[in-house]
Amino acid sequence: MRKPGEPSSGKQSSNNNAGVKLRKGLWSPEEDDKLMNYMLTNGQGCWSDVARNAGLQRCGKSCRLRWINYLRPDLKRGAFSPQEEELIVHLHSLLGNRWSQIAARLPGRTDNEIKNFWNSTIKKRLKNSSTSPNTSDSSSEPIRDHHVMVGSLRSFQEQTLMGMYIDSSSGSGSGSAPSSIQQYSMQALTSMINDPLPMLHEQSLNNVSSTAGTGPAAAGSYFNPQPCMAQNGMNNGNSHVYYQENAIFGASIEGEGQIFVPQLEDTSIGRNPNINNINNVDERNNNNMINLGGFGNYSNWEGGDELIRSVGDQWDLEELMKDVSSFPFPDFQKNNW
DNA sequence: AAACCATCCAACCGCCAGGCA
DNA sequence: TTGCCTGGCGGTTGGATGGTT
Repeated sequence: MRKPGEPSSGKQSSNNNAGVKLRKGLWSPEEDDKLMNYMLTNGQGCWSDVARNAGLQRCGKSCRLRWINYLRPDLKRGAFSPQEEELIVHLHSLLGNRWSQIAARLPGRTDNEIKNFWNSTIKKRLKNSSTSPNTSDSSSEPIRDHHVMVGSLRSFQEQTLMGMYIDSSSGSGSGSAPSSIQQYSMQALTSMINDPLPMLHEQSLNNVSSTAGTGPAAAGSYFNPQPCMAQNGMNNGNSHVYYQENAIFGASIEGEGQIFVPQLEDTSIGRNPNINNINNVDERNNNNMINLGGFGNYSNWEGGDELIRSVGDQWDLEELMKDVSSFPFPDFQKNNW
């Protein structure tokens, strides 16, 4: 571990405007106290000002990082719970290495923490499992370790767009996959893109191991078959996606479910910690309820590639995914993980 | 007890985007 | 329009720590 005040490399940065040598390396308790006291008293301003006014010989960037990753009062300490772990795996399967987006949905956790956790624990697990026999072809073998399975799922575009089909006309679940992009309405796809994160519902979190059926217990934690949108969801009647859980989790459960999309934690830092404005809900996204289903065996669905190409031609999915930060995240803080 | 090894995780680095003059 | 500054993000580093030999 780096020693307090020592540079991590040969380079020693200097203050850009005062000519004062800036400290690097681990933070001392005294520095922590200064920063903590300043932030609690004044809240966040310009981080450069924070560093200066708090009497810290640190760059603003360093102060920001220290506050976010260590000093912030609402940080949760300790090991990740199995539920959190599942959530991370699931979100990573959707978002990739967008750690800040993932962290925004894990109250009290930082992107750095999640990133470290992923790189140490989960990645290792995935690696170990990928080298074992019978797991090389995820599309042909039932996957027993849902962590491995979810983590090895394809990108958001593939797993979400390829795996979904949308009945945009009736709002009821027909069962056949579309043959072309024409069967996807713009509205439905937009809803899906605006709201691509099926999330753990509190109830399903508490029932991870009690999922009825023959599939892995984790199946129920991601796709709770019970309606769970009542508290915040409104079916707009236009966007319905149906899922077949066995395609995702190796379970035999099949049905129509509703996806719960938690509200994002407001990760804006530096505001006065006494001010709680965490529950910023984007009303627009609350109006998008997607029934997930018919993920089906998308590896055999020839329309999938066409869909991806078509969507890619029309919309910049990466651009749209930037809006992930506005996803709703209701009652998430109530979960006492 | 000592050496070695693997893992963890705090912190840094570089890049990028947005705001502003 | 351009350049600078700042905040934010993801990738990476390397010292500390704990386990094993």
